[in-house]
Order: sequence, then C-alpha cells, then structure tokens
Amino acid sequence: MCECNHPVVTVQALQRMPYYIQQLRILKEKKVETVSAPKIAELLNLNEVQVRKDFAAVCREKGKPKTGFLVTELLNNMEEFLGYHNVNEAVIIGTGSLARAIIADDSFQNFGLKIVAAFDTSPNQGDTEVCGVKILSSDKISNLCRRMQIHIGIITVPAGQAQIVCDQLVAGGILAIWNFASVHLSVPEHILVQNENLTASLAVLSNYLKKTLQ
Amino acid sequence: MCECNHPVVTVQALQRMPYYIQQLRILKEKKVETVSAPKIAELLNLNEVQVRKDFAAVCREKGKPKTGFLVTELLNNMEEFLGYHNVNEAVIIGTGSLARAIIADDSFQNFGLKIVAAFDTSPNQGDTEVCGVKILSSDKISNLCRRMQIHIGIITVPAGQAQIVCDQLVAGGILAIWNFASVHLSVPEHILVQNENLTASLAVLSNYLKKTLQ
DNA sequence: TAGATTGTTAATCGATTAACAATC
DNA sequence: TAGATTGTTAATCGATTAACAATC
Repeated sequence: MCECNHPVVTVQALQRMPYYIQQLRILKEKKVETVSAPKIAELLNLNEVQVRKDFAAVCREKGKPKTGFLVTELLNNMEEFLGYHNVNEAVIIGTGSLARAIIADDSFQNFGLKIVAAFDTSPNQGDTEVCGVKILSSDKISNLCRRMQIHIGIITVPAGQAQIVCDQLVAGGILAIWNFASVHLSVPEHILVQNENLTASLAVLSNYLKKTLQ
Repeated sequence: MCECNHPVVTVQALQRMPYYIQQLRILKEKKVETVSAPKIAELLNLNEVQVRKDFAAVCREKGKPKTGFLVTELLNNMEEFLGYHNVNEAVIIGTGSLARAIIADDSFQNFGLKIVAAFDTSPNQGDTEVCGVKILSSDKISNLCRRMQIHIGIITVPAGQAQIVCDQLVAGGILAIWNFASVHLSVPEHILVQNENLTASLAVLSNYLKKTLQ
C-alpha cells in the first residue's frame, strides 16, 4: 500500500490494464452491467487471482461477491488510474516512417497522448509538417520543451543519434521518454524510459524459430 | 541446462541480447579485441553477474579470467544463438502506416527478417505493392503461408480484425506471430505470440506522469 | 604475487499462484 | 441453503543479485 491507499502497482500490472480496458469497452458496448474477475481472466488467458488483484489496485468501490464488478465504474476507475483522462502533451523526434505511423495513429489520442511538435536534424526539402504536426529543427528541442512544459519525448531517430536527442530532451525538462531506438539510453534516475525495442522482440521470435525448426 | 548443453535462456535474457550485440558491434568497429562482463554491464546499466550469465548461455568458448571475452567470437556466438544468420521469411497483414514503417525498416533485415508478402482486406485503388512488397488479398493468407512455408506472421491490422487474421495465419501453419494490434490473441499452445502493444507502454508512461505530477 | 575477472552455488527479492474464510 | 465470487494471507516459483573459490 502507498500513502494514497492504493496497493503498489507493478509495471507488469500496468501493462495488463489496456487489455482489461479493451474487454470492458466491449462489454460496455454490449450493455453488460457487471463482470467478474474469473470471466475476464478466461477471456485474456490470465490467472483469476491476478486479475482480481489488478482490479483491487485501481478500484474505488469493492467488487461484490457472486456478481463481481460494475463494468462502467471499473472502466472509469481504470482509465482514471492510468491517467488517460489527462492530456499528456508530447514531442516526437525524428520524422521517418515510424514517426509518421505514431503521429497518424489516432488510438493514442484516446489514451490522452497529444503530439504537439516533431523535430528533425534537417527539416529541409520544404516539408513543414507531418500529418498536421509542425516539423522544427532539432536544436530547438530543449527550448520548446521547457517553454511549453512538455513532459513526454518520443524518440524515433536512428540508434546513433538517440542518446544525443535524449540528452536534449532531458535538458528541456522532460519527465518520460518513449524510446523506439534500439539502444540503451543513459538518463538521470528520476526520468522514466519506456523502451520499445523491436529488435529485442525479434530476438525472441528468431530464437524461438531456430529452436522449433531444430 | 537443456539437452543441447546450453543453459536455459529466459525471454528476459533474449531481450537483453540485442543490447549486447549493439555494444559488441561498436567495440568491433573500434578494433577492440576483448571485453569483460563488468565493462558491458556498466555501459548498459545492468548487473555484472547477469551479463556474465547471459554470455555463458550463448558462448561456445568460455571467457578468460582477467581479460574477459573475445569481442568477435562473442558477437558471432550471440547472433548465431538468436538465429540472426538464418533468414526468416515473414508475411505482414495490414498495409497502413505502421506496416509501411516495418517494411521500410532495413535494420530488421540485418536480423534475418525477410518480408515476402503483404495482405490487405481490400487491396484496391491500384496499389499493388508497398516498398517493393506485393500486396495480396487477405483471403489468400492461409494458402500462401502453407505453400511458401512461411513461419512468421506480422499483424498490423486494427484491433477488431486481429483475431480473424491471426486464425488465418494459424491455419496457414505459421509458428510465430508478431502482434502490433492492441488485443490479446487466442492461439494454440505451440504458437509463440510476441506482443508489441503500444497502448501498454503508454499506460506505463501515462501512469508515471500522473503520479509524478501529483 | 596481487588484482581483475571468471563461473557457480546460495541468498534474496518480487511476482504469480494457491488456499481459504467472508459475503452476497 | 448452496454456490459463485470476493479480498487477503501464505506458498510457490522464477529471476536477479550476492558471495566465493578458481584462474590467468
């Protein structure tokens, strides 16, 4: 338990939340009013105790024996807990195809993410925006982040430039980094780095196939 | 230890491997001949025993006390272990901006991934290929996978269609799925699903900011 | 030799799962 | 009441880390 009287929530639990939310939204759409932990556990192939604990971590009202949890309430509590109802302004560094894909993905907006600027080392060739987001020169990163009080930086640049732009983001007072570059980033302790290393996933896949195919 | 006399390697260890590989490539380029586990651990902010165990899991030759490991040999052993030297043919389902980004990302080719076909429910509008990869109709998924003995399916379709195309891939005899859709997929036990759920990462970021900003 | 590093065994830590009384 | 489900405490499991003898 922490001081806010919620149990401590692990990263693993946080990462399961969007799966719960997705199921809850489906149930809500179907006008289903209540749902039990074992039911959700079955749908997602998880342990029911784990689901119950995860629910307990975010829920203001307790579940009722025999019936379970109120779908809408659980959904709201969960979204609230994750901070989806807040709007988190972010900048993205890099304007390649991955950056475009992230900017274009409107599902992130449903989760409170708002990309307000894109940066590129050479914002040349007359390209002034990507999908409605202005492209600025990389040397303005720190300044803009500080001035606009941006808290999230999304890194999509090649591996070799990632640490450099990371340092610029940190200098700009960013608090969290979503790192799509396949490198380890060194940051001060208070800064959260969420790595999205696709080569790491590929390693798991590749090794599995090697083993499976002898 | 498994029968092939390598220690059992966890998913976590596999996911650290690309970070080691990256550092080893840098060292190799700098013509550095040997490297120790504590050195790599420091660079990547990891525990040195963990690094040593990971190295032991993939290394054919043992490291030498005082000097450490031979850079080139360790690098080769690691790439070999992950199966990077094999070519893994894959198909991708969906032709949106994320699919384009994945197809265009040539770094995956360095890791043995070769995308041979893209599928779309409505391969219309005269678009017949993305970045040199042919676009085919989704109803051909199972057939093509089976005929070409494809082992990897990459799912980039919207959440609502993910399970459907997943089933088609499974029917086509696929062994591993790289899932970019933000949903849980139900598959037979022997099939590996590697989830790349960006909304799960966003949940971690979002919750961290909520806590940090009170 | 002294010191750095190795590999391995034992201890710790933390997440998941099982067991169970309480409740509707 | 019986049965499903809840929340919680205890047990298990597995990954990480510490301790230490062996080696160059």
